[in-house]
Amino acid sequence: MLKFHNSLSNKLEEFIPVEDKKVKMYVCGPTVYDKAHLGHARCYITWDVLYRYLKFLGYNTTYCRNVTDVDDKILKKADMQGVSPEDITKEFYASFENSMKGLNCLKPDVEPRATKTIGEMIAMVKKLIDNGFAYPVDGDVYFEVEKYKKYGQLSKQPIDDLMAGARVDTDEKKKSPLDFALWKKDEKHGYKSPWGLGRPGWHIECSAMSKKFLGDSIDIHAGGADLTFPHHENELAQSECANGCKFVNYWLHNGFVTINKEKMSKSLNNFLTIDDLLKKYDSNAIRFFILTNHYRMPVEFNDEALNSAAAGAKRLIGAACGYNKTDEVDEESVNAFKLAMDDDLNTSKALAVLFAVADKVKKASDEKEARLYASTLITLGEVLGFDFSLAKKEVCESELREMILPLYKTFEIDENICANEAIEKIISIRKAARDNKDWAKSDLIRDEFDKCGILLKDSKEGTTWQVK
RNA sequence: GGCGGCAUAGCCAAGUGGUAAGGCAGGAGCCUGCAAAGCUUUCACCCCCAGUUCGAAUCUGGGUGCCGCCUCCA
Repeated sequence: MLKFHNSLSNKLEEFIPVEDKKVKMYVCGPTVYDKAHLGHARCYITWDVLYRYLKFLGYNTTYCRNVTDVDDKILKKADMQGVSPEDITKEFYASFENSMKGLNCLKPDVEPRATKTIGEMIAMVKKLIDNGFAYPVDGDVYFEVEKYKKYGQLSKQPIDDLMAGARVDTDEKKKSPLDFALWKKDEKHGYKSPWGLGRPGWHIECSAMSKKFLGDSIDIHAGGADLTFPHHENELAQSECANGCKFVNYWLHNGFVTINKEKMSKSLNNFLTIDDLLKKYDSNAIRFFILTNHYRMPVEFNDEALNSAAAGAKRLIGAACGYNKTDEVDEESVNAFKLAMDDDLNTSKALAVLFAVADKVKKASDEKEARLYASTLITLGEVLGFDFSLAKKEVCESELREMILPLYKTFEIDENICANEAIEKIISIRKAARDNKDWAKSDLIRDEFDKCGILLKDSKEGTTWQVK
């Protein structure tokens, strides 16, 4: 039985979708004004795994992840650099997409852009005014928190406490300091609206995009724990007051990545970008690192942890090397995997199941059995988003040739011979040396390969090689 | 101040009442000319104190330490 920890009830709940076998999930996407970092990686890997798992279970899943491309930070950056907001969002959306691809995250079914959903946002704000939950002032429109008695239900913040703790707001236009902007006056970058030129508040963007692409009531709304308040609290208030029905059944929140025990974030300027990490580690290593922890727990980043994850991932993925995915899987392993994942996505336990399967591949009594377990390993590993093609680390001819170019000269190999053959040829030269017990020469050749990024593996059956 | 979370081996981490999954590193061994890779094997009584119980890492109370949210943030 699939269960999730619902932030709304703060309890583990059985997952029952609104429509049988159909799931609508929404994840708060990036504000595209800067490069994505490891914290984002954690969030999007976590929900990518949820998406993959729901599909694996046979749910017809619609995954919607927005792109926030109207925002103060974007405008500020654009103004500072003297370029248009579109220049900024175009650059960083491309960068984000690239990072997601690098992490082997599946593309969501829908990736709406805030700028393309302005009409729906205006309609929603209008509706909130009509329903008596919002009021316009001087080109702005605010949501009146007092009017919605359940406000604070998600973040578990009693309204009175919020009120008491609220900062003294210099904005005299608001009726209460807790009221938040649905629409902000903006004569420079604004859009036409019934209240004059302006732009939407951040919260209404998600409410409107979720409504437009998934409907008034959805199954899952997920995001980083820092979005719980005020973002999700406000979305919840707006959507329920505008639509008059339950907005989200399951609210899921992932924990943070910390570095030196502090939350990794742009404002603390202690972040590592996904791009930079991918230069040093492959996507499997990063995923393994993220997935060894339960998604709601904090993850402390350090190089040792990531190196250890890289070693683990390499061994796990490597166990399926040389095998393919088939339709046949070991049901017992699949059930153990499901048992782990059903329990609020216990990926740590799921990884232990994968290691057990990897072990069975090695200990299989015959080829057929090995194939079955390897196929199981790949099937389940892919549910966690591992990329098994990385096990072989295949490089194309031209790339390989480029790598071993120095060896052609050293060993006087004919330039017309392809890289694979050239390698085999050099290995046979080495074998001859080894047969003659010329260990110095043998070791020299091994070192030459090593310098070119090629690892030689000696065994009883002979010498094989692989790209490091 | 309000709200929420965490504390398990050298490191990462699962486990929420029945005697500690898994990964990394380390040790030992196999293999090897030597290595590397691979394989086999080994490695903890769970922050402290008190309580409940036949039995607690797991429940209750009290400490101590750490983190997050309450402002933009995944």
